[in-house]
Amino acid sequence: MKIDPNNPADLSAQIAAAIRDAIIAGRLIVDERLPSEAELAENFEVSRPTVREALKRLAAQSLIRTQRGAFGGAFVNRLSFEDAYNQHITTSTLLLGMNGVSFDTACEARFALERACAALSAERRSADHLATMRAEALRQAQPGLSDEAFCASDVAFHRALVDGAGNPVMSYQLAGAVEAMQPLMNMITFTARNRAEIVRLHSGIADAAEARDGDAVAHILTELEAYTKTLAQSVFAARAQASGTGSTAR
Amino acid sequence: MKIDPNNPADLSAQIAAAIRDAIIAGRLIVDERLPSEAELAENFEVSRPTVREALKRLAAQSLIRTQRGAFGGAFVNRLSFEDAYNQHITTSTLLLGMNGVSFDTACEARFALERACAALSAERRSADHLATMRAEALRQAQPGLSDEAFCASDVAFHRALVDGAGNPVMSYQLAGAVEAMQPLMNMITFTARNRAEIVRLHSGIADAAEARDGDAVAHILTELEAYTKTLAQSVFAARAQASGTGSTAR
DNA sequence: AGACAATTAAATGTCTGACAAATGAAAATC
DNA sequence: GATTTTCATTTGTCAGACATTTAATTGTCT
Repeated sequence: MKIDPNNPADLSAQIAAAIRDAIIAGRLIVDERLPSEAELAENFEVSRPTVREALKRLAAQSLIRTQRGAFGGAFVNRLSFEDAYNQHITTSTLLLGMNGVSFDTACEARFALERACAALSAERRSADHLATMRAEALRQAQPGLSDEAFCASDVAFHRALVDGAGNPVMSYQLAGAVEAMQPLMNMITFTARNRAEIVRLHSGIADAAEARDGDAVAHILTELEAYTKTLAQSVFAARAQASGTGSTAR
Repeated sequence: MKIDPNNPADLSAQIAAAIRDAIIAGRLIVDERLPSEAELAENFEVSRPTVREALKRLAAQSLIRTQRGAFGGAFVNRLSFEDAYNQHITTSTLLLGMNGVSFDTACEARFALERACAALSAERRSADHLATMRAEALRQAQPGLSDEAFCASDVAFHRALVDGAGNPVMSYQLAGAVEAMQPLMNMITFTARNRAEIVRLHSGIADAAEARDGDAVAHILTELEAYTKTLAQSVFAARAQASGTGSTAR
């Protein structure tokens, strides 16, 4: 494993890339211990701070974990679903927030992907998933709920639906689509009337899931998508009228 | 922006988290320059190497970019779709590779999500997307093609299909599902007979896309999913028989 | 012999100080 | 006015040192 000292890129970036490639290619396996920082420094012919910067880069991607003390060191990390979820959500949220993605585009993607889970979830959902959906729909109907709490409950509801498909890979992929919508959803102020309609649709989804009717779930999701878009449009229109310039939703 | 020196976590991790939160919350906006490393070190009351480790963590997630020289420094990075793609693919690939995800589970998720694009892609695909699909199907029919090249072309075909939906958010989400399958697909040796069937299905998808028939696209994707699973099953069965122990596919 | 406490070696975490290299602005020169 | 030179600023890298953590080892007592 060598690096090119004449490469204009940072040495620490090159070292991180070399180790990352080794992990992806399977040359370094899970829980395997990397050489100590001092040894790595010697092998790559760089100083220890440079090696440390490289290791921190890998740690930021959850590719390695470090342990202090004797027999400690850097170990190849088994990327857990939870770590992957969190990374995916962070990346998705920033991607939507920084690139002027329109509400409609994000919304379309999110519901299209969620409909992909509908049939599987209706077929396989456990009593537990159904109970969670019911509980969240109930919570959403309570009057005192803040907008943030309403949105959080919305996410929990849809997450239960997605998890009902019993496919962790799908849950992982959907996490980014569903959770990254939350900042956009939080921009909407929900009236009691809005909430009632959403709760109605959520209850419909729960009913369909209880009846194991995937088509019905998908159909109501389409309704929910349309309603969400309408809602957002009216909110943004009102906001644009209030302040002549500078709409934040493109 | 403060950190807790008594926290058992690394100082560099805390500093990175503090800056990351500021970016996500919008307190630091795109292209804004962070204070210099020396200033950050003073503000957080740590040494410069510690600050540097924190910045490298953020750079690894493409949250910042650094520039050397006068008026250089660390700048909040606009997370591009391309950067997000690549991160997502890396994470997805490792997640599948390290967690003993079964071929069937990954396959199911991938095709379910891809079917979610079918209707939109059939409706909106440009002539360009269609041409790419045709070209890749044609390439896949050529005899001399290696298994790796065949798989790469397969990815290109499906990518064109997904991109046809004209929703960059969806393309981003699907990138992880489609591309992360490649290492698993590469484990399969494709016979001429296998390839012919896949090319037939791909051509069918292109035909349906040309006719703007989303249902047909979705239907053929389901066929392709079933065929892929059958294929994988027979390959793994043969492998298990060849060597009594240690199947790599769970 | 077994349980508990002290020692110790190995490793990461952090700091200090320094120099190299890049870079754009400002000053000097033509 | 255009070009070159100078220069201050900032990141990239290095060397060496010390602090802290941790688990294996050793020592001690019952």
